[in-house]
Amino acid sequence: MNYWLMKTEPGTYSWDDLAKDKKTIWDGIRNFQARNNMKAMKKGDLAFIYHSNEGKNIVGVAKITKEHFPDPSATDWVVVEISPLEKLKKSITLADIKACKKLANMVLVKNSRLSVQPVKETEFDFILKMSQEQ
DNA sequence: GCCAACGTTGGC
DNA sequence: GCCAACGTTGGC
Repeated sequence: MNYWLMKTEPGTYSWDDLAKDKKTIWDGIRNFQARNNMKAMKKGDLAFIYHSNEGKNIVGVAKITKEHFPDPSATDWVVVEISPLEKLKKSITLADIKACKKLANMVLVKNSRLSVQPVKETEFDFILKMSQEQ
């Protein structure tokens, strides 16, 4: 099982939109590294949903429900299908992550522009734990 | 709104 | 194949 983080601008498509839709096609990715990461996703993998620009926080966990297939509106690019799994009790902000030494090596910190990125299991678990604290 | 960091494009 | 110029992302 692998873990991921996918960014979205809440003004365009937010966690709430995903929760309402029940499932969605993650399209519009036009970056080779991000595309490669989507191609590496397996059904059942989990992904944090991160709000960029507004919020700058991880708000929920989604599940990969369909592995990559060609983007119907763009040849050479791919999409995956995801469904919302759970909303974090407490969202974890970028500042929270930067303030935590254990998370200092996250791609989110090191390569802030990558829109689909891998997350280590230890990082994933740690963030989940943080989100359950009050 | 600014700008640093990064990716892509295209001239040579 | 290098690198300057340009466009985009996203934190601040």
